[in-house]
Amino acid sequence: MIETGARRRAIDEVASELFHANGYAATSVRDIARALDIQGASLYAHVASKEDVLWSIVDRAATAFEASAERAIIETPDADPTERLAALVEAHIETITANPQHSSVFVTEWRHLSGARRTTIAARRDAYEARFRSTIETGVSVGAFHAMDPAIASTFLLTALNGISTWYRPDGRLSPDRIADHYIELALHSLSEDHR
Amino acid sequence: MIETGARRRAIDEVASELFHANGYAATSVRDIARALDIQGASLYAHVASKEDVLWSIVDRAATAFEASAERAIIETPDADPTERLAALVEAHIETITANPQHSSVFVTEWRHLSGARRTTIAARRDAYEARFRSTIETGVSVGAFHAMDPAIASTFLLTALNGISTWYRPDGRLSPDRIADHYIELALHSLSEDHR
DNA sequence: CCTACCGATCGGTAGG
DNA sequence: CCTACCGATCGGTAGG
Repeated sequence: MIETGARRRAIDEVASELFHANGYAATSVRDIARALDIQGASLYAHVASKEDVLWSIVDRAATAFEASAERAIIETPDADPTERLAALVEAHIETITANPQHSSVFVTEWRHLSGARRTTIAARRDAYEARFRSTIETGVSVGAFHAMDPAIASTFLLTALNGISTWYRPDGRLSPDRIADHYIELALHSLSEDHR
Repeated sequence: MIETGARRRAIDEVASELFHANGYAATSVRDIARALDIQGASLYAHVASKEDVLWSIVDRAATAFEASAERAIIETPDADPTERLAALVEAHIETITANPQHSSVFVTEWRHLSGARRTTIAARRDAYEARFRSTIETGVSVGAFHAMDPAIASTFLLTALNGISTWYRPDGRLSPDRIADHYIELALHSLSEDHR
């Protein structure tokens, strides 16, 4: 049974901020507790372990990425590869900017998970990347994108996109929409056979 | 006085492998010592602190990136923006693949430095990125690259390039040269006004 | 480079 | 959610 009370959610919020700022390993259980104005040991009334906190953040972020990619695909049912890729890039950036802390923890701290959790997340990341890769493959085969290695191209693209979670600030120069505009243009240019 | 003996270099080598694999904060001084078959306390015959080990790795990696970019620029004295950017991308990828452990520690663990060291590295990273950014700016102004935000474009590009340090394996499918070929093509396509 | 040791802090438990 | 506490481990020092 996963606790879902307000306090449990607050733990994820402050923990994701601390993990984002300093990393999972450099954040102690007492750091999290202090941010909530409770004792370190009191945290264990809500969670079974420090790793459980990481897991709930990573699992939730993974679900957010999956759901928004799913939505993007459903909402563009007969899109060509160019439109489909633009929709995936836009969805990815929306997810990141909607919650950069959760996203950056998902992107950079999941390796601190152990055992089955780590394996599961690795598989879900692969499946997520496969959506980008197969869209690129299709685009290459129909001549919308130039000849390239789709695995390399999707890695190139996704690492650039994920980088946003590390530098994005809500009070920064560019709004999420403007960032998405620029990144979609760069992404499509990088792949397209012959633009305009 | 910085010690530069063989043992000191061996410390950096095993430490960069461990920091690369598990992160700085999750690596203990005794982990490093164990990999060298010595006692934890014996490490302090060679280094003054754990952070000094991180610093020497990060400082050396930063110098390697700076030197290879410098070399790329000197070797292409009258390059146009497209050629200059290709040279910078190639140099960056060469530096990463020549030593992915050092590079990934530089890219992902520098935030664990404290005080002046952290400030210095942040400034050196900014100066390094400025080379990419100003090359892009020039390219836009002479019409070689399409209209874009050069700051966003250089961030897009450098995060994609730095990502290589996290996934590259010497025994992987693609050689450093092939990776560089693909990335240069993707990078130039993403920026160019009108290719071929 | 070793043994012996330091105080501080770690994640976590017991019992209320 | 608290107090009190656990063994393990942390980075680091002293003295050889």
